[in-house]
Amino acid sequence: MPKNEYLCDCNIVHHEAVERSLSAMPSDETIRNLSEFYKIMGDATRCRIICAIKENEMCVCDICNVLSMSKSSVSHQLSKMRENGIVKCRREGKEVYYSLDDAHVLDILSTTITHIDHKHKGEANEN
Amino acid sequence: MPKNEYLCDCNIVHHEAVERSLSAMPSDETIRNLSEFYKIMGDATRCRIICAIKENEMCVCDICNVLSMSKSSVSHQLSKMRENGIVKCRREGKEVYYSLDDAHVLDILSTTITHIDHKHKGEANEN
DNA sequence: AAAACAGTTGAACAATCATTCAATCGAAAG
DNA sequence: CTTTCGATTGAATGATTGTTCAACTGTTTT
Repeated sequence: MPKNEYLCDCNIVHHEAVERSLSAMPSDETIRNLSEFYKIMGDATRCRIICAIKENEMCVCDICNVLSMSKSSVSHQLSKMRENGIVKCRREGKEVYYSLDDAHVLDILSTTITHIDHKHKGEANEN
Repeated sequence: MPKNEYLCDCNIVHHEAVERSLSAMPSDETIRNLSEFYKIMGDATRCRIICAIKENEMCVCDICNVLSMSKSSVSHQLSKMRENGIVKCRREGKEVYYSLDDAHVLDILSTTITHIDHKHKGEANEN
């Protein structure tokens, strides 16, 4: 009998826990979409862009001035977020206006901010 | 690298929009905590670990077997998540059991999975 | 004591990534 | 048509990061 039926460098300690965890594990596609979404959100510049346009659409130059960053850098990040369905854009003359692609993004953002603030506020009084 | 006093490399197009956006922008600390949280979540291995232990605590060897990964790699990621207050651990004999540090992590995760699934529903094959 | 086991850690390597620079595109104005 | 301005894009670069390897700590067992 092999060390165990899975591929790793150690023995299974609790078979039941492993089986239960495996059967509850989301699909590879869900994990991929999930981590990809968080990865895009996991950058201060992109978070600031999202916060900048979360209420009203903005053109690229205005976003640059809000963040004090170059057009090129902001445009690269906007492009990445657009590819991942986080923002959408609309051209009007020479300007391109960006806004959140989906209300869900703002929903997740707000939820996270609430929890983050709560967590860091509570740290001072715990332990 | 030039440390800048300039705002950005382009003109403000809409002063009103820029001012409104600036006044609604979260603090640097909030942005930092926010992007840091998403950055930690933004990795497939760490998402899988979180999903593995989200219901019940697990020891490192069991997590390795669920993910089919080495102890070293899993331990490195667990360490990083522990530093960022996403998981906590408890030693019992030779084994160390990991679980989510806070219920809010699971809350955000569930919300995001719901939105992700909803967003990707209907998109058949994209490879 | 020594061996065995669960887990951690630091260095090294490859891969990924954000920003800069320069060139380019698209639309409007001269 | 040419210029100007907002915006995009590709290459280059420096920084960050995930995994592997090897050595290590702490605990239990023999």
